[in-house]
This record gives sequence, C-alpha cells and structure tokens, in this order.
Amino acid sequence: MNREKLSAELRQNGLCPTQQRIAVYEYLIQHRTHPTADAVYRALAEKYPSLSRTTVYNTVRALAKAGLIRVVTIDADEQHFDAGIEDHGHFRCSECGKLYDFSLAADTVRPLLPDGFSVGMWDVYMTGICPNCQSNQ
Amino acid sequence: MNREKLSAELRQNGLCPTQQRIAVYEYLIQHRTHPTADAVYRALAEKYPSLSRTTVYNTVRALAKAGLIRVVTIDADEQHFDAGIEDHGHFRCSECGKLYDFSLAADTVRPLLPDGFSVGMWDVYMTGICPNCQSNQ
DNA sequence: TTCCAAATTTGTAATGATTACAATCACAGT
DNA sequence: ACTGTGATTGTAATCATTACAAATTTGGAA
Repeated sequence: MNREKLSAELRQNGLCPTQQRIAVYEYLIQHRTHPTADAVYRALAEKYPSLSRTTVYNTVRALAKAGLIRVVTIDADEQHFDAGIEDHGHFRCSECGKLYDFSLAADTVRPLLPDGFSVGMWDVYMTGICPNCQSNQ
Repeated sequence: MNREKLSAELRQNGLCPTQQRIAVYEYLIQHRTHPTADAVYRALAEKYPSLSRTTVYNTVRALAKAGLIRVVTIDADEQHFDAGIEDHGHFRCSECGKLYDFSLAADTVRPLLPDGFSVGMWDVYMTGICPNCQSNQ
C-alpha cells in the first residue's frame, strides 16, 4: 500500500493525512509484530527526527478510534497495536512473550453474545507456550 | 462457600490461607462485578483496617497465578479481577463502561489454535453497546 | 506452650506507560 | 500574504502497579 492510498484511507476515516500519521500507519502495516506505541516511536525516530512520542500516542489512539488498527490488551502492562483488522485472535507465549496471530472467523465469535448487545470490536486472547519454546525444554 | 473451604482451596493451590487472602478471595467470589484491585481494597479497608493496598495487589496476583481467579484486561488502563473460572467471555459497554459475562464453552475457543501451541488461559472480549444503553438513546 | 525460620503484610517510595497542557507549527481557504 | 483550525512537540503531571525493607504473622518442631 503506497502513501497515496494510505493518505486517502486516513482522509476517508476523518483523519487529516499528515506526514506523521502516514508514517505511523505505514509502519504498523509493514510491521505486523504488534509493537507498542513506544516501539513505533523508537523505530521512526531516526527517520523522522522531529517526531514526538506524544504524536505517536495520539496517532495510534486516533487510528484505533477510527477502526483502522486494533489495540491488543492481552499484555496487562502495555498496549500493542495491530494494523490487521481482518478476523483473527491473539496468542501470547508466557515463556518468550511473543505475540502470535491465529485466524478466526467473526461468525465464530459474534453469535456468542446474547440478543440485545451490539458488537463493535472483538478479540480472542489465549496464553500458553508456543511451539518454539516447547521444543526448547 | 465458607471460610473453611476457601482456606482449604487456597492451601491446595500452594497459598498460605492468611486472613487477608481469604478476605480478598471471598470478596471476589461474592462480588462478581469484575472489580479492580483498588476497588477490592476500598471495599475491604473498613472491615480490615490494617489491610494494605500492596497486599491486595500481591494477593490478586497470587490468586491469578494459581488459576483461582482471572485477570480481565479488556480495559486498557486497569486490570479487573474475576473469580469466575467457569467458561465465559467478557463484554464491555463503551457507553456505561460496565462489564458483562457471557457464557461460552472452552471447546468453542481452544480448537481455534494451530497445532503445537499449548493453551493455558483464554478469554473472549467484545465491546459495543449494552441493551440498557441502547434503550436510553 | 514456646520458639524459630520462612512467608506474608505493611507503608512508602519508585517505576513506567500514558495523558494533559500550552506553545509552536503546518496547512487550507479567503 | 492573512487567518483560523487542527496537529505536533516537549515537558510536566497522572495514576495503576511494583520494589523494597522493616515489622508481623504463620505453621511446624521441640
């Protein structure tokens, strides 16, 4: 996805496509590693020397509010961000701390809710030990 | 569940059944409102004047590690605790902030994970608008 | 019962992610 | 170029949670 498209997508969702927002959104699309806001800041700081931590925090919040990215709260003490909005859940390895995606249809999840509740965001979190850490034991 | 049983249950899970731990665990069992650690502290402070916030934080962490309670991280900025370990997911109303339980079989969730991952804890989170807030609009 | 070692509790101080805020800046429209 | 709105920046505050060390409690042995 090039900058033109990112820009248009931001605009369609009511966000001014500034350089900083494009950079943060592009980074999250290109790096599906569930980075924290601070990790995004550190990664972009070199290329964008004037970038501020606050801007990254503001931006990820705005992107999440617009539904362009997801906030992953499987980790209690810091928020991770995920540009993947296609249907999937998240697994966190309790050994190495790594976050994995696993595919999962929305139809599996939404019907679980009783009538009368309207569903906006949803996610499935699991923790345990990943194949990698199991073979290292 | 009386204190005797709570005490035994704590002991079975490797936790010394101190007055404070029994009180916190009992509170969480009797109040299935997903309180935060601080809310538990404030609720018990009157009855147990010497109780410390730190003890509550330590206790809920120990209870969670032992698998007696669940940590609910659907709210990004504070942890909620839930003594219900039977299979269920959590819904958070974005209007009123209230947390709801909804039932959900483990068999619906665990098989979603690819082979090779071992599952410990799991939860399904959804956000949206609850029936109550919908009728108030 | 009395004593002791280990574990727990307590209060305070630190940590660290996130947010508030006010000044500066960028940009679109006149 | 001028103006106003919204975005960015850097610093300072917030606030949930944790670290720490001293005081206390617990459970078991004598």
